[in-house]
Amino acid sequence: MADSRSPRSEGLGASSPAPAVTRAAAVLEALAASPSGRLTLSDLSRELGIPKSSTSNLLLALEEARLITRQGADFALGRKLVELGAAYLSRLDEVQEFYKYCEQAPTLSGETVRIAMLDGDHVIYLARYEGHPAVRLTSNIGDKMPVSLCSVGKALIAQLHDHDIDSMFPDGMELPTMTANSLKSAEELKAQISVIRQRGYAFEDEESTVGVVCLAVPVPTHGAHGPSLGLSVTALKATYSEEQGALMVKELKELARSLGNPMG
Amino acid sequence: MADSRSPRSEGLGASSPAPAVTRAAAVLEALAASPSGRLTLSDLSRELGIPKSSTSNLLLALEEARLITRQGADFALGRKLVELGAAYLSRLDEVQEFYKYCEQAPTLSGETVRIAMLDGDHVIYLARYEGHPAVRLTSNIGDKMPVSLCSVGKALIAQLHDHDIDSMFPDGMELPTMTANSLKSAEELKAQISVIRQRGYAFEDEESTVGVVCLAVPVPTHGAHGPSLGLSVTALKATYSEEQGALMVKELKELARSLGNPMG
DNA sequence: GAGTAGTGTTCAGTAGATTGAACACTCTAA
DNA sequence: TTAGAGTGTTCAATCTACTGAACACTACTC
Repeated sequence: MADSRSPRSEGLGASSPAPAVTRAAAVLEALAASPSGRLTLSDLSRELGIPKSSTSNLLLALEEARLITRQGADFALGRKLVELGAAYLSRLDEVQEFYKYCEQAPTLSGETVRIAMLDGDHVIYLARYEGHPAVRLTSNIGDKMPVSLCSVGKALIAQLHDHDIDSMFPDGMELPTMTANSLKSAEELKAQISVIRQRGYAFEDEESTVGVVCLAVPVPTHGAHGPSLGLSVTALKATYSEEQGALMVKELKELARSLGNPMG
Repeated sequence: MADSRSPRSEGLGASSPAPAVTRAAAVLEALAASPSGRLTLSDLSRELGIPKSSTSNLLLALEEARLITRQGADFALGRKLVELGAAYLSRLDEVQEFYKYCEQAPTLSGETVRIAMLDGDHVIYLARYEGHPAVRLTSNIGDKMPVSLCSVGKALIAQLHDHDIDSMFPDGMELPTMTANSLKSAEELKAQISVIRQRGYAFEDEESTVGVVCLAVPVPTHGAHGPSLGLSVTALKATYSEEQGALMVKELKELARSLGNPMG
C-alpha cells in the first residue's frame, strides 16, 4: 500500500492518479494555512518540495482559473473559491432548512444557533442564525475549531466508534486549550464523551470563550453519504438557566430529527 | 494569441501550463453550475470533452484532496471548498472592518447591509450585516447576481471606463430581468450609469425583488491589487424615506472611505 | 433470458508535461 | 560599483501522465 512507485513522490504523499491536481490542491492548502495568506513562488516551491519551474506552471494555471490571485510577487487564494464554497453550501439542503426552522422555533428563534460539520479532528461552521444580536460570536462561517474545544465537536465525535476516537485521541495526548476550562487531555475528553452519550447532548462551559456556554446535538445520518452535521446554541453564562437549556435542547433535537429525515 | 499549439485543446480554452489543473478547475465549475450539484463521471466527461479515463483520474485526485466527494455514482463539490472560501474571506480585512463599522453606525446598525465584490459581469456577496431582522434576504453569502440587477453591481461598473462597459454591454444587448422594473437593455443601463456617476451612489427600485429598494456605493481602490468592492443597504420600499436614504448613503460613503484607506 | 444502454475501470503505447540548470531581473549592503 | 541573495522565467531532454479501445459491471426493456 505504501510502495512509492514514482521516484518523484517525496514531499507529497504517495503517487496520485493526477499529480498536478494533487499538487495544485496542496498549493491551495498551503496558502490557506499560511498566517498572512500570501506566499511567493519560491516559498511554495520550498515548502511543498516542488521544483520552481513546475510550481510556476501550477500557479499560472491556478491563476487562470481564478483559484488564486497574484498580488505583486505574492500569491493568495482567489475569489473563485468563495463562489465554489457557496455553491457547496447552497446544495446542502440542511442549511436552508436550518434557517427556516430557527426563525419559527419558540426558544431558538431568540438565540444564536449554528450548524457545523465534522472534518477530521476539526469542526467547520456552515451557517449561523443570529436571533440574539447581543451575543456576537467571533467565529465566522467556514471557520474551523478543534473538536475538543466546542460542544458541537464533542457531540459529533461522541457518535463515532470507540476505536476511532482512540486513534484520533490516543491516551496521553495533550489537547489544544483556549481557556482555563478547556479539556486538557484525551482522558478528560473520553470521560466527557460517555456523559454526553448518556445525556444525549453535548455541553461546553466556558471551554473556548470565557462567559459563554454552549449546548449541541448531532444530526442523525442514518448511514447516508454526506458529512456528519451538528447543531449548537450559544448563550451567555450570566443569563443562562437550566430550564432554558432544557427547552433549547428539546428544540435542537427536534430540528436535528427533521434534518435527519430527508422527507421533512 | 489564439493559436492552439496543442492538438488536444478543443473543449477547453487554449493550452495551459498545467492542463490537468485547468481541467480540474473546469470540473469544479461544472459541478458548481449544475442545477442538482451532482454529476456522474460520464456526464463530466461528455460535458467537458475530456476522455473518460482522464476524467476518472482527475476525479480520484480531486476526491483525495476533498475538493469533491463521491455520492454513490455521482460526484459533488467537497467540503474543503468551504474551508478555502472561508480562508479567502478571513484574509480580506475589509470584511472584518465592515462588521465593526456597521455595528456602531447610527443609521446602518439598524439596517441590512452587504459588502460585495465584482467578478466579471456578476457581483458576489461576501458578507451581510443584519441589523433589521425583519428584512430577510433570499441572497446568501457567496451568491452571484448579474451586475445590472442590483445596486452594488451598478455602483461597481459605474467606476469602469466607458469602453470597458461598452464591451461588457454592447448596444442592443438584452439584460436578464427579474421584475417589471429590471433594466432591460444595455442602453437603459448606460443611461442609469451616468446618473449614478453624477449622484455618487447607485440605487435600485424593485429591480430584483418587488417591495425592496437598495442603495450602494463603491469602495475606492486607489489602484491597489485586490478586487473592487462595493457596499449596499437594503430597505423595504413601504417604510423607506428620502431622508433615511440620505443618511444611509452618508454612512455608506464614510465606511467606503475608511475601507479604501488601509490606515483605517 | 437475451438484448441494450448506460455506468466506471483497465492497460500498454505515446504524446507531452515536468524538470533542472542556466538566465534575467530586482533589491540591499558594502 | 560590485557583490550577493533573493526573486521568477526559459528551454530542450526525459520520463510519465494521458489516451482510447476493450472490458466488466449494473439496470432496464422486451
